[in-house]
Amino acid sequence: MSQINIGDLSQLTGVNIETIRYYEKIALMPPPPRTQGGFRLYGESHAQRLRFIRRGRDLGFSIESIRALLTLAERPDLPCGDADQMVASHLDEVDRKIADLIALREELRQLTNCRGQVVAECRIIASLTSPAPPCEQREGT
Amino acid sequence: MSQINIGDLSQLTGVNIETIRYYEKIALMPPPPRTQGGFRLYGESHAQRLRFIRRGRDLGFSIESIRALLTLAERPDLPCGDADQMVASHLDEVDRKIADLIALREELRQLTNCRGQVVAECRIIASLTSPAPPCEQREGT
DNA sequence: CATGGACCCTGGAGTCACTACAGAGTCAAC
DNA sequence: GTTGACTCTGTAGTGACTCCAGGGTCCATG
Repeated sequence: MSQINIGDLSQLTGVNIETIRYYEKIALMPPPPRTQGGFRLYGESHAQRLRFIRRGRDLGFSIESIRALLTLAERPDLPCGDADQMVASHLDEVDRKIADLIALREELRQLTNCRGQVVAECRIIASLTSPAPPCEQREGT
Repeated sequence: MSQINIGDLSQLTGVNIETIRYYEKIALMPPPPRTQGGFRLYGESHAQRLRFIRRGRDLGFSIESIRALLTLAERPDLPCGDADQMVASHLDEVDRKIADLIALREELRQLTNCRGQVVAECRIIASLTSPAPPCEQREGT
């Protein structure tokens, strides 16, 4: 049944060996059978599960979300509203992060091309010292 | 000279008390003088430095970057190319993160409104099981 | 059959930037 | 002097890994 060891599984799935062992430790992956010498032996079902986890992580889901999704995936008879909900709320979070980062980018852009020569007249340092209005006025405190 | 204790400094700067003590532990903030009973006493310079740190963190700089920026800020005679460089490379990083998140958002959007009724026909679960092409074809591996 | 080298094992510590907690002490108002 | 809000130290926990030391296993060669 094409048993492979942890190194091959790592290659196959793109998940670090240490990470695979970590997933086993936190019971996200089931403990596989072992050789007499104690080497882990994985089969196709392990590879599938690990790819599921990997894909979930790539999509930015937390370990606990993935745990929940895995539980769902194992019960094909259940309604999938839960999964839908999780994706929706994760999407909201991603939306928020993007908005935050775009605002941040604007602030950083206004700091680039500091035209001072030395720190004393440096816009960056000044702006860190107090969150100065960059070009147009902002409302005062 | 308006010495304040850690709670007031926290209020003034919006930095958590525990975080202020943490910054002292990692030598990002200097150890302040104390009362006879051992309470920390802060002055205006501490508040300024802490605001600098806070602002840097808000802008997404790492502690170590802030440490470097603080060192720079203390040497007003030095050229500020270093600060410029740090902002530029941080900006690159933020750009990359935004691009990543936008790609992620697209993937998540295609998962929402799963039209299956149960997990067995759920698009979300299917897509986690294999990174299926959503609508148009993708290049195969 | 011995050996060498690639692979694997465990347990623990380190990462980043905090946050939470226990158990004790201090300060200021009443 | 008593109350209660505040502060102190030191330690451990968070998430999701990553790295390491010190040892053991596997198997293709000679």
